Amino acid sequence: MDTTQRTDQQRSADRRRRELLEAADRVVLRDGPQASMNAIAAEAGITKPILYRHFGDKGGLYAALAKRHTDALLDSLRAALDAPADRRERVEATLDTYLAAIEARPQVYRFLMHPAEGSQPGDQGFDVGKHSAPLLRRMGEELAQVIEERLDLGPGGQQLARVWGHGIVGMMHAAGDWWLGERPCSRAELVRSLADLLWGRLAAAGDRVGGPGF
Amino acid sequence: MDTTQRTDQQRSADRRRRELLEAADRVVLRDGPQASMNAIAAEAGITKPILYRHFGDKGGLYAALAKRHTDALLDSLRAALDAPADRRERVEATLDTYLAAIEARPQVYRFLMHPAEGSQPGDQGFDVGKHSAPLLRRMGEELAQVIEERLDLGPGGQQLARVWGHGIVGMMHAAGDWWLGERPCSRAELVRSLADLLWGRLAAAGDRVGGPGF
DNA sequence: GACTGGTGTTACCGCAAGTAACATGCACGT
DNA sequence: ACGTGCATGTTACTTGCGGTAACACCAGTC
Repeated sequence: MDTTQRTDQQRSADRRRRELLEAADRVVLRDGPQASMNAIAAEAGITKPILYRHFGDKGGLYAALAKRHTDALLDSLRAALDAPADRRERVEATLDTYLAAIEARPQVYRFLMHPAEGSQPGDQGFDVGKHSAPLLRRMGEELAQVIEERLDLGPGGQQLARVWGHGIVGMMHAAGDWWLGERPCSRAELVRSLADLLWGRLAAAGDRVGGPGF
Repeated sequence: MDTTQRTDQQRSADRRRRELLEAADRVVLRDGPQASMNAIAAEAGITKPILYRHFGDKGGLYAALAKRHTDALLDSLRAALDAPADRRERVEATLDTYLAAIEARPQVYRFLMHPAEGSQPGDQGFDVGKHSAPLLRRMGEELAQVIEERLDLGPGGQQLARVWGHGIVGMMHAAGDWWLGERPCSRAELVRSLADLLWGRLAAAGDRVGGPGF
């Protein structure tokens, strides 16, 4: 009855939506995570209510915007994870891919790492947990899956893989965040140091003379 | 001339300040990180401007409040880190201390993990980097110091220790955050899994049959 | 008794999220 | 041609929060 018509409408709506997202992207890239809805609307050449019609609320826009970048980043990470090389090289390539991404577009990265800060006024029940950005969670889950698929971890391996997935992602994130702020070394050195950590150098290191050891 | 007087005033001011912080603490514990200045003032039985006189702005209150809890947590962590046991046990004790803390008071923990979200209106230059909560940074720095003091890491050891400090803290944080939300296992299991990761089991694990390995 | 300094108040500003109500253009069925 | 839907767009508003100005009270001091 109206399939073609609705398809037309939906297509135009989708196009509009993508345009709005690109405008939002530009603003976020310029203003960081505190980009206001007004600013985004202005950048898109329209006014606020249209944004709200398309995305519901700021969280919706955030989610849509985040999904784009998160998907893109995850694709890059998957590529690094699937490269034909030995395990250590793949780990280093994955770390380097992530760090290169946050280095290239720190504003976007900063935006992604913030959850929906101001919850709704009526939000009485606070969700305990779930403080992390969705990006971190998704990366953790994906990495966990890769680990579990490819490594033989014995009994309880699935759970171990999930812990490791989230743990490694958190390590990568925190180290990258700190590195981005202080730039204490080159990216390659950072990658090497983190891989060394994952490779057990912490456990293998000798005690310092006179000290009790760590 | 006015030393005693000023001391008196300062003492009373400090007492007020502590009372206000305790009130703020209660509100944060109840409402989470989005506790409003109004709510805190109401809980303290006063009105907003007094809070602003004592703490400058919301960031100041946040910082003061965060410092209390951060100091307390860091004390616990130092104690675990200094326990008379071997390295592995100390690492596990430290992880467990942190996880127990966030498990016991998730609201406070959530509050601590959020940086000053809404920057000032006039804040044009966004600080790239420095997205992490001060708590994470401080834990990372302290752990780095402990590692560097106690472990013999050879040349470049100081930098390596800093990377590891922040990396390990990030691992702990992200895994803890995820665990707090999903509760997929007991705290002890989580601690063991993370320690295993740090102990190089990722590098040592065998490839899965038929797979390319990780 | 006037002066000072800290504590407290009410009433306001500015800004951003989110909403209502109204206007406009375009495809349809009759 | 013409009203009917419907998406798109607007202006103008409400609400709530961070932050501030201006005024009131109440010690102790010269």
